[in-house]
Amino acid sequence: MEIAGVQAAVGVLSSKWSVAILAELSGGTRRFNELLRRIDGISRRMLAATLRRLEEAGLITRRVYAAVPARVEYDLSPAGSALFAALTPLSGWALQHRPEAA
Amino acid sequence: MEIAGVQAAVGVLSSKWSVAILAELSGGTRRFNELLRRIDGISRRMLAATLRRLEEAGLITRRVYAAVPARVEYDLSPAGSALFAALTPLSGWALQHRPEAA
DNA sequence: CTGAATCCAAGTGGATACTG
DNA sequence: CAGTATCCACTTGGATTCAG
Repeated sequence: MEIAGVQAAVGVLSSKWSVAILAELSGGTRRFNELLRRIDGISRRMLAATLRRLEEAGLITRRVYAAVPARVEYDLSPAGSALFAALTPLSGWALQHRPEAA
Repeated sequence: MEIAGVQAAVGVLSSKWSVAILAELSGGTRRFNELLRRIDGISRRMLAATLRRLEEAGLITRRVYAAVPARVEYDLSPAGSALFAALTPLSGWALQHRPEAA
């Protein structure tokens, strides 16, 4: 197993809202305010910051429609989609080893 | 997929040296100074701190031998071993989507 | 040998207000 | 609608020193 690769993956996922955003986008295209409403507890500031980091990491794509009012759509990139899929075993691990979280 | 579980897993792994320590212990029992030597760049302080967090999270076990000089051995718990195994897909993802890291 | 204690620099994240 | 700017509190992690 390649430790450096795992650390790189954990690195992008380690900011508080990354996993929640990936999960939300795994359900399809979402707009900024849509994410803001659907992800409980997140602030505009953190949503914007996390989206930027995920985009820089190549995990999501951002499309801007030059219209009034402004409209921006986010999607999972192939890499983001693959990363989210690779998280499934972690979910299984939690189910088995963290009964209190169930 | 259970987002909260994934976040819990990522949470313990997100401190800088967690993955490296789990990887090292996946090779068998290790002592404190042994880990210190084998994990490049880690300091005593961070090794001690990370070991404590991993132990509190139930991922590793700690055995103290009351002798002089003091001797302490660390091992992966079943949960820690399972978590490390669940990281394999992340390694695969990095291989495919982070060619520069290879 | 295996830590804990202290000090410090940098990063993370929350609240709030403002902008094109 | 989709952010940015500012301020602040808390945490992380490195270096170094002290202790059982």
